[in-house]
Amino acid sequence: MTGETERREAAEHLALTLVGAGMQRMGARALAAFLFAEKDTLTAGDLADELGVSAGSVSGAVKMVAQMGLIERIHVAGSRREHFRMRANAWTTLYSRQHSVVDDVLRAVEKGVDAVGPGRAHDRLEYMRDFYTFLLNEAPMLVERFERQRRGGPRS
Amino acid sequence: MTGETERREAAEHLALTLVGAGMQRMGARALAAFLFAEKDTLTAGDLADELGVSAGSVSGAVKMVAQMGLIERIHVAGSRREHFRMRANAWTTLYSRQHSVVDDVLRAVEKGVDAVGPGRAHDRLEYMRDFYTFLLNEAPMLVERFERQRRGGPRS
DNA sequence: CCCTGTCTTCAGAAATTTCTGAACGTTCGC
DNA sequence: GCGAACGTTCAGAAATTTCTGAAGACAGGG
Repeated sequence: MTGETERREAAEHLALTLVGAGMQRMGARALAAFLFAEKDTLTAGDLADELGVSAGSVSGAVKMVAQMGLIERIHVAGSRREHFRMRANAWTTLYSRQHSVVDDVLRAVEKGVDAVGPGRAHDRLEYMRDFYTFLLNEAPMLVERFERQRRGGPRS
Repeated sequence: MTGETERREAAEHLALTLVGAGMQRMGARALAAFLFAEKDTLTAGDLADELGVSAGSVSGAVKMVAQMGLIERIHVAGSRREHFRMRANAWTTLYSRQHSVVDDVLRAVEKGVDAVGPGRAHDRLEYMRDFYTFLLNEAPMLVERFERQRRGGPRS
């Protein structure tokens, strides 16, 4: 149940799904490559081989994914190659990141609340503001709860 | 503090932010138009005027936003025009919808867990699966909590 | 029934995003 | 230092998304 082909298909499928969730295509493919790799670290060359793309594309993808905090650069002394490793907290980071987008929306909404006088629009905007404020408060607690729960009782 | 220009600017800015959050441009602009409108319902013509775009664009945008469950069609008897109204629970709906994307990701991950044998990749995939499973379970509770809290004590 | 106003669809234009390949830097081994 | 291996950047090509305008469908009034 571990044909190389099947593994790659699963990786590509996950990458495509992440694209559907809003990630850039190449970044998603790179991330999936890390996720599905048996090795702990990959070089840019490994990625180019695995994904079948140019060095330039790999460079761009890695830059983005690293900037998102999902992978980290590992400088190996005495090697010209630069290694990358997926960070342990990549998924919670990704989730938090989505909530920085929520924060942007919230700011825009607050601007809207200030811009309109009393009326229906004002009420709608306040409701939206309250919901997004709520989300923004709760999200970190969610993540924390997951981590505690996982440490505490990783049964099943 | 309610110049018409200022109102439109705020609406456009919010629309742009929603685009940054992954929404289609025209859909976001339409949604913002509803949010900022003083009227309770808008017709396609109203939207075309407000946004300065063609009827075709409005049709496409409205179709998408309606399909997302954010607005609803109101058929007015004895009128050729079709009215639309923003649904009260639009924001919680939008949030839940984002979590259907999470569900897609989860499925893809599970496929991955099945596709790889024991090893690092398998461990990583399991971790990811657990986190997304957790999120998917918690999200509905979050929304429910917000709604209860708002009903219960809408102070401040 | 036809006419008119309204909405939808769709082919193609325009804009935007994404990828590549080649030129340029950088760093290590010698 | 020099040469070779890697990595990065960037202009342009390719692919994708988005918008428009025109043609057609549909409903109601006359």
